[in-house]
Amino acid sequence: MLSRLFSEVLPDVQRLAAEWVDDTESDGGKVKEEREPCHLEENDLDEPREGSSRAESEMAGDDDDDDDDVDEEECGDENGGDKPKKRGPKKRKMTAARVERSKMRRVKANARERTRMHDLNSALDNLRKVVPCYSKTQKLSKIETLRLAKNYILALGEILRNGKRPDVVTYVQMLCKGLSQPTTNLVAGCLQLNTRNFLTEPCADGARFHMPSSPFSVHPYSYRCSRLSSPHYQPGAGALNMRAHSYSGPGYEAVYMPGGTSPEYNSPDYEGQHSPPVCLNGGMSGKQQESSDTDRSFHYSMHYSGLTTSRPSHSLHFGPSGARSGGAHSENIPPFHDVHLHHDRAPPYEDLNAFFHN
DNA sequence: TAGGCCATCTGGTCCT
DNA sequence: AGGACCAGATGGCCTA
Repeated sequence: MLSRLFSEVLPDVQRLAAEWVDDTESDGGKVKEEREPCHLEENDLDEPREGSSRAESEMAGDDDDDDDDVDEEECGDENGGDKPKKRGPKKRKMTAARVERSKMRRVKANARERTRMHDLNSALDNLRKVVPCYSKTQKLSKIETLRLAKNYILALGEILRNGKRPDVVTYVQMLCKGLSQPTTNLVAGCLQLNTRNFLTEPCADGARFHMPSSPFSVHPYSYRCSRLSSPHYQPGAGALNMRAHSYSGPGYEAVYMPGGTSPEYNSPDYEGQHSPPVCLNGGMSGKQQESSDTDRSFHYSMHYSGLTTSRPSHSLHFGPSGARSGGAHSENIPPFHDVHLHHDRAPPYEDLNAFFHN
């Protein structure tokens, strides 16, 4: 089984990784073309900021042409008295021409640095598109993108090693390890939403849900929309807690409580500061709120209806706070219309899935 | 208003 | 020498 796994899946994963690298590289070139040159005029031709004068004086050691000879003579003559001669490169007087050249060098260096950072950001954007949760409007921060990418790679590696599908909870835990609360909310929401799409079509046995485009199995947990008005944070009770406990308005909570048996998920790898908990609909940036109510209603009807099952031992609460047990309140829909798993981009999921469902 | 995130500038260091 | 890379500083924008 494992050999089959590696023979069938690994080439696809490698191919996708190579494609992504190619994308990144080609995009980097494109960015260079598309980059507007306006910054150059705006910034570089401005008066130099603080430090520029220092830069000019320090860079005065640069040599080149015409007026340099005169400057060196001047420096040497200053030591005519009993003062010890200074060693090292002689300080050269800043002539107007030299200042101009120094400025030009700085301008060019600034432009290169901008280009470099734009390329880096472009690569990060490409990375955002291939990690499990991608949103056009709610971009993961740079650091969170890198963390999620790392977790994603580790998770895929784990799947390949084990040769079996993890359950969705394990998968979410792997992905969200070390992520900040808002990102955890977002990723868990994405995954949960994706799960729900397939949960609407129960299997024949009624006990196990299939996820045609996900590499993990789904426990016959209870998936329900419920009003989560009471405090859900239960320290020590064992929870991957994606609750937005500080948010008082209409919002969502994604709370996983795996039977209260596992230790509390506490993001041990998260080195940075923890952002305040954020709800999945209202807590994110205003960009998310660009979505229309129509869109929200549509997605609500697509993803949040008819999802109630009966087993409460493990529950993934991911419902609008205004709806208990699956009640529909379109005003509380998280704007997931632009948040999606990247399955439609033929991610490794697809290939893995082909294996897992064979 | 504080904190997070980001873009940009800048100077230092290393490499080719 | 010039470019790439890096890290610090700074200021703007946004959100809670």
